[in-house]
Amino acid sequence: MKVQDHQLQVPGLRMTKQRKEVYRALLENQDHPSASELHSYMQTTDSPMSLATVYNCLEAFVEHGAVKQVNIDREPTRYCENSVQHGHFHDQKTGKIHDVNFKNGMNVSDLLDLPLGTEISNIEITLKGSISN
Amino acid sequence: MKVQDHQLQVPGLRMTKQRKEVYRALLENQDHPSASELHSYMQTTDSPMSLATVYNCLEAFVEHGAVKQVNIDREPTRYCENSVQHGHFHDQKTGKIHDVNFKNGMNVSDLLDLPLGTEISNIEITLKGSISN
DNA sequence: AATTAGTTTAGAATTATTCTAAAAAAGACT
DNA sequence: AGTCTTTTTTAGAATAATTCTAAACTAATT
Repeated sequence: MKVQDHQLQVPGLRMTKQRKEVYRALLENQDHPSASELHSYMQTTDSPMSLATVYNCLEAFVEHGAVKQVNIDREPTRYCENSVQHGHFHDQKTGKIHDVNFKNGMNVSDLLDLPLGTEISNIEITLKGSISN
Repeated sequence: MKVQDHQLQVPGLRMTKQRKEVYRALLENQDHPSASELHSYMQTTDSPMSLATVYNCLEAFVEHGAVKQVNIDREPTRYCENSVQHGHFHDQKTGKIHDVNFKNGMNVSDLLDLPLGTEISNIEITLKGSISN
């Protein structure tokens, strides 16, 4: 999947060459990469960059809400593009991570007994298991 | 809260002195401690033990389903007793972690569009935010 | 062009966790 | 109790993801 240059925008964030290319990599290969996987990948493009920069870019994206971190146990943090609210399913057989969307109109507060006055700024839902068939 | 010795059991797991005391610490101080917090605490009891042992005990409990890990970003993993299915709310003002129970009769599959045939073995729900009032 | 502020970089530092191999404890069996 | 076997505990070393540092670079601004 190709992403046009003008789509590589994160509101409120100056898009440097490196940020653009990291963001492109995330949009084009929707694969929940870790920082170091992303770094290896960047080395194969014509924007090789340091690992620290990959971390810097990702941090900036996360701060601006454009990217979401996926933490599974103590494994390296994985990153994914975050336009739609979603959770993750970690298939233990294949190791693959699948996005799982919220059911239409559903909300965490429908599932959980939240204390009164709770204001949620971030939701992380990670399921582990397998797909039988 | 005091826990009787005979309650310090995890089905299928040999309860050594150290495992008993770590388990007791988790039951008596329901505080989502990290391994090293737990270790510091153990040093104040009459069962001081090594950090490696704390990790070993916790790993055994998690494997046997008696204890749940709570991962918040890249912070040290926290541990909590796991008799009832629940999620966690991380109050960003106070840094405290609160348990949040599932609403009666509700289930993750009510919230999320899971692929057909999905078998869930572990659910981790972590919310971040604040409580306004 | 000079100045300023923000970004990238290589490499060092940090730190939670895991590993290692030896000592200790627990359990089983006479 | 004494021996054998298996499991657990331990201190310390090793690992690895991430963050930090300070210098070099880039971009925006006067």
